[in-house]
Amino acid sequence: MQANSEATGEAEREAARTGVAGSGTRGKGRYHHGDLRNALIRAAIELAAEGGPDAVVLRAAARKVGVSATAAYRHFDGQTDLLGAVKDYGQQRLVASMEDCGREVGGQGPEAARERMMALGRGYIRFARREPGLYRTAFCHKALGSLGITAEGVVEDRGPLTLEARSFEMLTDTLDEAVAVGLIAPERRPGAELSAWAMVHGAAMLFLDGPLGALGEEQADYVIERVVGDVVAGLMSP
Amino acid sequence: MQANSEATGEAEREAARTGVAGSGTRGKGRYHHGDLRNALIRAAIELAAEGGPDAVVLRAAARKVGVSATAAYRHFDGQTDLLGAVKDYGQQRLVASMEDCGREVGGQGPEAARERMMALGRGYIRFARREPGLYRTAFCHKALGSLGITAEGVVEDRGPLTLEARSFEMLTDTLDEAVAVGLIAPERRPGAELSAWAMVHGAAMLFLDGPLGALGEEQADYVIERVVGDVVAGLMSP
DNA sequence: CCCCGAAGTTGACGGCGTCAACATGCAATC
DNA sequence: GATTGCATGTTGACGCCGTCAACTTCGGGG
Repeated sequence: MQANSEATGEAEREAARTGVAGSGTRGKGRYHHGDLRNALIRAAIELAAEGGPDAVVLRAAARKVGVSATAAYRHFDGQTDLLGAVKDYGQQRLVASMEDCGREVGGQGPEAARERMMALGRGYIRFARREPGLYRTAFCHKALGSLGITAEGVVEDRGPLTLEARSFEMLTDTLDEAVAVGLIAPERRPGAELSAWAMVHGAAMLFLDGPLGALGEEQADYVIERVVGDVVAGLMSP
Repeated sequence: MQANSEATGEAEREAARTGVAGSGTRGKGRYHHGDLRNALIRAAIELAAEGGPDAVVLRAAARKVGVSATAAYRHFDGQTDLLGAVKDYGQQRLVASMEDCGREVGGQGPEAARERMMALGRGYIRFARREPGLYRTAFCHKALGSLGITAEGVVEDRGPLTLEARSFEMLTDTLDEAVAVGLIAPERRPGAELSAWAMVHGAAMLFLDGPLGALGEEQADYVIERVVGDVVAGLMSP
């Protein structure tokens, strides 16, 4: 595996040398990589996917790319910053998974709205199950994401919209629709996203760390339906 | 702070020397501590309480106690094992918090059962809010607890009952009561603990890492009532 | 009384994040 | 087209971490 790592590094470096790298600019020389930032992020994503946030080791990522450890400091503030980039990627993938599941259900009316809520939860939990390392990294509390928040105030904002907010927004939109269509009583609307979010996030944790980890795809889907169904039922109740 | 650490270490060691330590045996000599295992656990608990599972650093715990780092290996398999001990402690405290809140509500009948479920959720989330470091450590997925589970089979079982199971048991008991008393329909019972557990765990995470972190005690309590109320409502629905 | 094994120590190794000082080479300037 | 400047990488070092091997100390059972 060490050999494997090194091989990957050499391959990456060779790609840079010959200018074959997908998103490399024109780097044919061997000293300058050409697209080191993205290469490091890709390597870090692999590490995170395999071992979660704790596996995102700066030196390991540099090794994978075939570059010295300190080279990373030209593109990141440090390990935390690199981890933050992976976090952003994970949240992006989570949003994509939710969108994939949400797209499958069309139509309008109460039943469609209910189905859309179920689909969102399904997409969320499925991503957590399929990419546990990335999911954990996406919700790693160290590691500032694109929106860095410290004790007081925003530190930096790299993207047009916080990714964390993006998935949350999908949820609020669907809840709004559920109210508009008469599925959820308006007086039950405020705070509803908290319950829904807590439920899916908690369920995901039960799958990753808790007693649900050993379940197969089929049983897992049943549990997901049950859990998401419960929270929807709770929101619908008088 | 380094000086502080050292001072604490010296104090601890002095206590051992003079035999004043609370649970120390008869260790008046300076070479043998007398109760190092528990002293290390206490130190590690402090670290966890202040900085979460990542702060449980073996060398730091040893330093606090005033002992060489490798001394810990006479009492623990390694850092993971020490972390596991803290994890057990955290789960114990969680159970205590749930019991405290649960004890406050007496009586029988549907309303009492509902109140008891609410109380359990309150105790859970309150503990997470009051002791975020310990809570995170209690649910840290690395760190084998008293019941160590690896790929296949149980590794060791130090306690009479898994602590993780203990808090889970409180929940199932309360749900059983809710069914017996007619609050929850029997056909809705199987799997209900999953929804309840997921909801409180997810809510706790929203408080610790998510957008609910900045809330004051009063607003937090409101959110807790809302969230726990939603899951109970979901379980009660036809 | 002795001595043996449990409990702690020192020293070392490799890996980590990070900093300072140095090397390289692309690109804009004259 | 040669010169030079600055972004980009490299080497070496520091202090921290977890862990192992070998040595030292001590207290209780023959």
